[in-house]
Parts: sequence; structure tokens; C-alpha cells
Amino acid sequence: MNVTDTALDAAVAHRPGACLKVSQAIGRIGDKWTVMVIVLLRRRGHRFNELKREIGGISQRMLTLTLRNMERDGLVTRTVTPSIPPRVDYELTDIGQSLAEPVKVLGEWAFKNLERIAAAQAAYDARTDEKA
Amino acid sequence: MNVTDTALDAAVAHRPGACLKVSQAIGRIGDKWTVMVIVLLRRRGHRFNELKREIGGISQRMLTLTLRNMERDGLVTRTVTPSIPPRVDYELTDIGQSLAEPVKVLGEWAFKNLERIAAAQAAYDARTDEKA
DNA sequence: CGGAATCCATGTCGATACTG
DNA sequence: CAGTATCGACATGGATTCCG
Repeated sequence: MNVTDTALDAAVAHRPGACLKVSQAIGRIGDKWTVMVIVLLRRRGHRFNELKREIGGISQRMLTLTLRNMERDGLVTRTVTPSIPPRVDYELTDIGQSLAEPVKVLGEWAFKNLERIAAAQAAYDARTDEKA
Repeated sequence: MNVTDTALDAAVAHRPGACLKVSQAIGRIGDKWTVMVIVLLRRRGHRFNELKREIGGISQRMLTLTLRNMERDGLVTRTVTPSIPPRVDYELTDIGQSLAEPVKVLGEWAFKNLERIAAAQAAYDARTDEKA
């Protein structure tokens, strides 16, 4: 990665609307399931129930909603094959693929800092519990 | 940036718990205000109402909760100066600073793709509206 | 199989009022 | 100034049922 960042940096940090839009975009992928879907679709296309199975804890409803929103944002394509039984395939679009990169960066950050965060939380909880 | 990624890539993509933890972490910063705070604190420390003013649309309550959670996660430090009037300063910790990097990458992605996403949404809405 | 629709529990958030 | 407390509106998300 390593986007030449000084120019965009200033923009992201200062523009009136940019901050809003950026955090909207982040809010969009922060919806608990979108990231999972991106990670799974990153390698290859998946069918509906295939996604459902691999994700594990998701309800049918939420997967449908998640995929709908992602489709609306242009992140995934939805391909219906009207056979019996019907078949619906989801794949990442170019935008979706390009989003997978920053997500991976964030994922790597999270992966590297899991323990430090857990420790910080434990310390904080200990600190505040003793007061109670 | 550009973390050597093949190793972590596999881990993030495949480990049973890793996916969960990662998306938890993303969910944490995806909470609508955390990113804003990080962007603002990235340059320098801020006081409570200073943050409130610069962020703009946030309620007192949400800023308090956001900062609390970030403090718990070890992302910010909270420094109380018991004067009159009281003064509380917030700064990013090392972890917080390191998180600012991936966030910036994501922000740059969002910044570059704002138009494409808006276009995709408009197209999608047009497509579905005409059916109704 | 893939989804839509309904119902219901919980969580999130803002406005307001009060405290040190 | 920097919170805390309480309330009610609203969104989110799960379980279930029905449909093509």
C-alpha cells in the first residue's frame, strides 16, 4: 500500500465534509458483518448459504440485509441463476476488492494489538472496580 | 505502512477466533464518533469541550461514552487538572497513535471512492425504484 | 435454496436536567 | 467546565413463518 499520503492526509484531516463522509464510510463497514463478508469473498465468490455457514453466528435476515447494503454501495455483485433449486452468487466488485486492502491493514493492526487492548481493558476494569 | 502481509494475511483470513476479534475491533472504531476523535487527537491533545466543538454534531453524552470506551481500550489517556474551572485533557496513547495509521488508510480509501460509492447507490436506487 | 415479512428483545442515541 | 442520571425515540438484530 503506502499511498502517497501528505496531500490526502490534509484533506481527510481538515475538509469540512470529508471527515463526515469518511466516518460514514467507516460506519458502513463497521456494521458487524460486512467485514466478515469481505474477508470471505476476497478469495472467491460464494453462494448465500455458503456465506451463512462460514460466518457462523449470523441470521438469515442480517446476511440478506448486509449483502443488500453492500450491493447498493457497489461492493458486491449479486448473480441469480434461476434453476431449481435457485442459486445466488455473490462476488466482490472492483471497489469491493480495493476496500479489502484497507480492511486487511486494519485487521493486521487489530491482530497485532489484540493482547495490548485486552490488557488495557483488564487494567481499566480493575481500576474502576476497586472504586466500587 | 506495507506490513509484510502474507503471514498475517493467512491468520486473519483463516483463524477461527481471529476473524471475530478483528471484526470486534473494527466494530469498536466503527461506532460513528471514535474515528473523528482519533483524527482530531492525532495532531495534538484536546480538552473535552474543544473536542465537542470541533466534532460538531455530537452530544455531550456520546462524547463522554466514546472517550470512556477509548480510554478503556487504552487508546486515549485522560488527564484531570482539578482547577476551577476543572480541566480534562485527552491525548492518544501509543496504541491510539498506531491505530491512527490504519484509520488513515481507510480514510484515504473512502476519500478516493466517495463518488463511486455515491454513483453506485444512485444507480441501485434508480434500479429498484423503477420496479416500485 | 434464497429470500421477504412479521414480531419482539435489546441497544443506541439525543435531549434534558442536575452536580462538583 | 466536565461530567452523571434519567427518559423516551429510534435503530439493530434474532427467531419464526411463509413464499417462489
